[in-house]
Amino acid sequence: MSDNESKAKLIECAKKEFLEKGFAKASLRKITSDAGLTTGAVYFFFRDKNGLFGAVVEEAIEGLKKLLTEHYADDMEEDFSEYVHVTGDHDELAKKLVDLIYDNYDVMMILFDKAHGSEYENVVDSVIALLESENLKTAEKYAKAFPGKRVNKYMLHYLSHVQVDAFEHLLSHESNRERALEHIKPVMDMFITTFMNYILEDDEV
Amino acid sequence: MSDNESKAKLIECAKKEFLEKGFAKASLRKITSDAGLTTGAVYFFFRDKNGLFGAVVEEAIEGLKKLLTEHYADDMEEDFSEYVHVTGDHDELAKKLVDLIYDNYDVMMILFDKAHGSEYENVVDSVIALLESENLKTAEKYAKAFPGKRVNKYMLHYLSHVQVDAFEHLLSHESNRERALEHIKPVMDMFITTFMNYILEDDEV
Amino acid sequence: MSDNESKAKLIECAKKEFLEKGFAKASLRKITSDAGLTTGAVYFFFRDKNGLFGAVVEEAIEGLKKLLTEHYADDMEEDFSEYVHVTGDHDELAKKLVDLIYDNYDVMMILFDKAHGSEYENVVDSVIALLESENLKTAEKYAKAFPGKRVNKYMLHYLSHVQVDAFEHLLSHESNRERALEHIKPVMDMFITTFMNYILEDDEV
Amino acid sequence: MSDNESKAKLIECAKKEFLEKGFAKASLRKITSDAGLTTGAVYFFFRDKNGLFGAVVEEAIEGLKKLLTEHYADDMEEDFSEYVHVTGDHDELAKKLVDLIYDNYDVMMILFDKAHGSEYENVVDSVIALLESENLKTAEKYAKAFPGKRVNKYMLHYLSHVQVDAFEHLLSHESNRERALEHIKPVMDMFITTFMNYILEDDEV
DNA sequence: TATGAATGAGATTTCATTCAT
DNA sequence: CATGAATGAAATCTCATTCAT
Repeated sequence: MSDNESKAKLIECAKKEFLEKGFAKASLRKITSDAGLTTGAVYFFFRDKNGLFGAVVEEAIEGLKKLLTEHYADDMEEDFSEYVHVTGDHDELAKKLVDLIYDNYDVMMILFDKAHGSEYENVVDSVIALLESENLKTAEKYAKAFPGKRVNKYMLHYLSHVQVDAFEHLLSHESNRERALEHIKPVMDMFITTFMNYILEDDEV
Repeated sequence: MSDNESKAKLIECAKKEFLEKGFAKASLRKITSDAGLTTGAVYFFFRDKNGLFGAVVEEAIEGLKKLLTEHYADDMEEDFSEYVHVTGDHDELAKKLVDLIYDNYDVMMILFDKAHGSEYENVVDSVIALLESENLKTAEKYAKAFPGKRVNKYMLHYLSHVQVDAFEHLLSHESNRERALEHIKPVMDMFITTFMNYILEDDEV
Repeated sequence: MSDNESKAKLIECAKKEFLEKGFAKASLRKITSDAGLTTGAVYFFFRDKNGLFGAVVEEAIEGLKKLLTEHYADDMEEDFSEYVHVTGDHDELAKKLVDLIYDNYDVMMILFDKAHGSEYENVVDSVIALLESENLKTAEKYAKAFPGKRVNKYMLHYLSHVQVDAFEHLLSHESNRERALEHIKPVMDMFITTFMNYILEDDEV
Repeated sequence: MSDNESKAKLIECAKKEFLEKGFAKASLRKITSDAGLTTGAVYFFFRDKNGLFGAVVEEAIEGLKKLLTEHYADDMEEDFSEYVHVTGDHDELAKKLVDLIYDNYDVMMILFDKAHGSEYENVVDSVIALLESENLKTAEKYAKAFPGKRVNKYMLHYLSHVQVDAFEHLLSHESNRERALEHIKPVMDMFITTFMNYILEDDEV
């Protein structure tokens, strides 16, 4: 069997098993025997169970991080004074994210809910953190227009969390990409409206 | 050692272990030896590992379900025509829920995040389902006032989910009950506003 | 099977296997199946492979350390000015040691040569160190009688090493306890003579 | 890469690994990857793991055996009647041995302590045996001068053992060749004296 | 002159569970 | 009321070795 064939088959079978059982409960025996190989093969092609998980998951993570960092890098050069603009931005991001996520449907499902015990169990948290830091920038610019108000840090974190949850929820409840896009638009809209209305609190002790 | 003493100690130590490791990774050996007993004791007092988990968790679940069903039973007798009333209702429910949840802090943490692999891994989903069915009733009453509109089922499910997530997030980010109550109020407010604004969609194909 | 029976059989079979293969290469599978049990039994009765090794070995180590510390504690109260006395002392110690060692023949063989990889791999070194520190005391008293001389530290360590090697050699070349005692006496005598003649060096830089 | 280059690198990396982990625990993967090759290469250049070990070790063994056999061959033609001569002889041998051993420091360390499990695990024993047979010749000549005395075979073996141990001890406790030579001289002197004093026993049953 | 793929047998360890007492 | 002994199945991982290319 050629290099790519076995390795690819291993990754494919691993994806299936991780999706079904989660990282911790996934069985290397099952994965390798499904692939027509023996457990040792995993240790030839990958470092170990975590290495295999990485092979399943890494490309999609890179894609996601690249999309987000590039998006927010562009943002920095834009003008945030207009509400409408921000909305458009989010719509565009939403589409890109839905595309990315549905292009990597299984992997994203795994990352959202099946990575417990692996070296990647905090990926979702790190995405939330990334979003939170970007949302903080926006919120602080926004706060300048409202003297006597300041950013509500709990709400900031919660809303960033909700933003990510929205995609997790989308993924696990709507397998169709087109319908997903229809669903996510009002949710993003809702998020922005809510952000505007609730991100600031009175500036008191 | 009397019946109750050993049983109670077992439940107490199990709670600690489940919270730390989650159901699947929790070790009965650890639990029983922490309790000054041996593994066999679990099988005397309970059915098996799942039975022990149930003993840790069941009372709080009952409390939660009772609170919710009673709350919604009361609701049914009330008049939903006024927005303000609904808001007050939710504030009251929020307080009751925060109290219940923080009275059972550890167990709720376990149910939210550590039940994977147990027979109770879908408890949170069933709570969401309960909420969703109640929210549907409200939404349908609300829809009657807007001809040409119908309930957006995806949004209904999503918002019910968010409602539950809000408490999960609260629990894992705010250990202080008073601050928790302060945090949850704007969130509930936000939920209702969002519900009003986004739960209906145009009645077309 | 009663407690002691299985545990004792496990220890007995482990002793045989460790003696044959050494700690690292010894197979728990072999040990347990020889004992008519399964590998899990080791983990019930002992902590792990090292724990099993400890159970095989610990008693003899304690005996050895006790013998040595008690012997040297007695020494401290005695008068070291006479050569002959010291010799007698060593003869007596030699006999006690031979007895102890031949009472625990297999275990001592294991400790001397088969403990590599275990938590006890340095036991022999620690015995040498104990001896060295006692020999140093003797050597320094001895040095006082020879102005311009000092203790040769390399020789001190080497001779302490040789002292222990003597017993290791004895054990692996003479299985008969009586003949062993006959062999060890001239060796001990030789050790003392050599000690007297070579432990001091000229006190120069 | 040319034949010799790869082969030499393999031997070099193997030396390092054997020294660190010992034969049994040494990993061919580690060795070959350190050498920039793959495991298969070992089986191309050498028979197997033991063959590789041999390549690391054989030259030094040959050197040692050659040195010893040549030394003792010369001896045979000399006159042993004078004590002083013998001493000088040993001093000269000591220097040659120290040179040889420190020229092959790593390999000798491996042979002394890391060959367990390999086909060469008895090399040290065979050196001892060689020495013992030579010492026996000397001892028997010596015995002729003392009617009623005979060679103490146990002592003969033990002293031959000690002779080799001396070099092992030297190697592992003194990395500096010059200091090593200083240390070994009194030890060799001690050995000869001891030999003279203890190699004979009374000729009775 | 090597590589790269893969095996297969082994290792230790963990664990829920059972059951006679 | 609970123990203590033991199982059996599974887990991950390591490794020397083979062999077609």
